[in-house]
Amino acid sequence: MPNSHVPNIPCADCPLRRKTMFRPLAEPELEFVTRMKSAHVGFGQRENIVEAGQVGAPLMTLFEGWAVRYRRGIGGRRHILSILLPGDLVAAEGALLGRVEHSVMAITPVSLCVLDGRTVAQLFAAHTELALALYRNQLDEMRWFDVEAVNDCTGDALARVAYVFLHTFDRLRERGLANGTVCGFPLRRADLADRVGLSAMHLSRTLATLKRQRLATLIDNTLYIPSRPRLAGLVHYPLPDETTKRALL
Amino acid sequence: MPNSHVPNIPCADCPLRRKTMFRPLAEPELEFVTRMKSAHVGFGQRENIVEAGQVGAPLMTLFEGWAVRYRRGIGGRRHILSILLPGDLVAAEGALLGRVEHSVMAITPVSLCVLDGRTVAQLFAAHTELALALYRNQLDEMRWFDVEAVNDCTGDALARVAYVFLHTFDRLRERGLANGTVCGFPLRRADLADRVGLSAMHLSRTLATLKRQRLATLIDNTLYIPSRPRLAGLVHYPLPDETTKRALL
DNA sequence: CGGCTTCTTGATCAAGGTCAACCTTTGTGG
DNA sequence: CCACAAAGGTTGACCTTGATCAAGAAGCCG
Repeated sequence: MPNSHVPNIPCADCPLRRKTMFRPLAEPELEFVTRMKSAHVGFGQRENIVEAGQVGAPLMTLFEGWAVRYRRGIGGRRHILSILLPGDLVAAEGALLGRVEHSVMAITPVSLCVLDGRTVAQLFAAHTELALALYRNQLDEMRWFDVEAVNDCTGDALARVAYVFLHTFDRLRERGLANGTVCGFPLRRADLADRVGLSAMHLSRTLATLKRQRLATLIDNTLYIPSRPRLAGLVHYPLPDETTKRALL
Repeated sequence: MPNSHVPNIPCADCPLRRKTMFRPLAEPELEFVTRMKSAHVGFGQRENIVEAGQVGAPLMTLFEGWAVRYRRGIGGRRHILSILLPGDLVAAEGALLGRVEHSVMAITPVSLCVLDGRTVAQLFAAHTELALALYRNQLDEMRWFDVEAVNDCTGDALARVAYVFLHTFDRLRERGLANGTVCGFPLRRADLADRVGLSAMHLSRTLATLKRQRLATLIDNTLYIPSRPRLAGLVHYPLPDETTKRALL
């Protein structure tokens, strides 16, 4: 269950906003977003933040920690659709389409900013630039889904794992959470398996291969990528787009 | 090469807009969209409408015919990301992120409305409701990508093909292009194979199985689905959402 | 009637799934 | 402090699904 006893940081002082990867907010935008924010909640490791099928799911921004977005598929098997990192919008689907069709689970302990989803329409009316940035976010995310689909359908197990490693590493680096060739990676083997669509056993073998070839090592919740270019050689991976900044609510 | 000799239908008389699946435009919105539209172009079967990597790709709406959105993956293999049907926005990525990373090819002869991509920002400023509807479109599309990823990762060849058949059939029905248990399906075997990520040979076998079990028959560019519920039993498929209407530019 | 391309079918092969045993760690109670 | 249990992770043996290769059918033009 959510734990609300978390210091409520005012949006103006939000350390996330300092990161250069996020589009800076104009003064009136910041004021609007501050009023939009209604609470700051925490969840423990492995707790569910959003439940699939929920109707009035609150709109949230992940503030700290890792989470995963997943659905149950054929035979009840879980598939992890994406990894959520600080700054990611959670359950936009719920606020705008009325219903979330996926679940979200905390991988590490997390905290999130709760936003009033009903004000999104007002946001679009009053802050056009920000609305446009949100739309761009969505298009950009779609593009990454494209890349993933291509790798899943034209590549093998190595390519799948390499894609998730690279994409996650890059996203962490943008957020200042990766250092040189190293980053945290708190997903368990079973989680990563469900993320890439492999069995846990075969994932284990694939990780062994990556380690043996010195392409990537996952040990003790830490990911080592000695040579990013070599790892990227396994997979169809676009040059990162440094120009488009992400909108942060 | 594009053929511009196509009758230019004024947006107000556009037969697509009549369909109940599309959100009706308010008078000022319609006026804006009409001004946005700069041309109406046609492409022949198998012609490329958009080329991956293109920088100034025009924003378009598919008016008539079928097209596919694809990328080349590992080993140059083509992967078809989605099937485009009348009313779908083409190359929004190009207009808003500056560059399209996918290609689009006409499956049948097609015609498209060309829109001035630079006016999207004005659209967001002047027509908030329409902008919000576009954002919803995007979220909805993402949701279908989720469903597909789940089927691809937790299901087998039958599930993959069943998903594409069902989703395409439903989209055609919304547009009044499917009749009872039958719809057109002009993709070749090789196209469908690239769409579902199977080899053409194995796809052939999978289609034979579907036909044998009277779940779906694809013959002569026509798809027969004798019992939609039975076909849907193969796959993780959500109840269609009748409430959210699609925005049409 | 060839000479295309598309589609199907059969035989073989490999990537990855499944089952089971085993090896760690971590945690718990005596 | 140790014994034991439980959960996560690895490894090996075997099997299934779908890829690959190769040969035919079946259209569809010229």
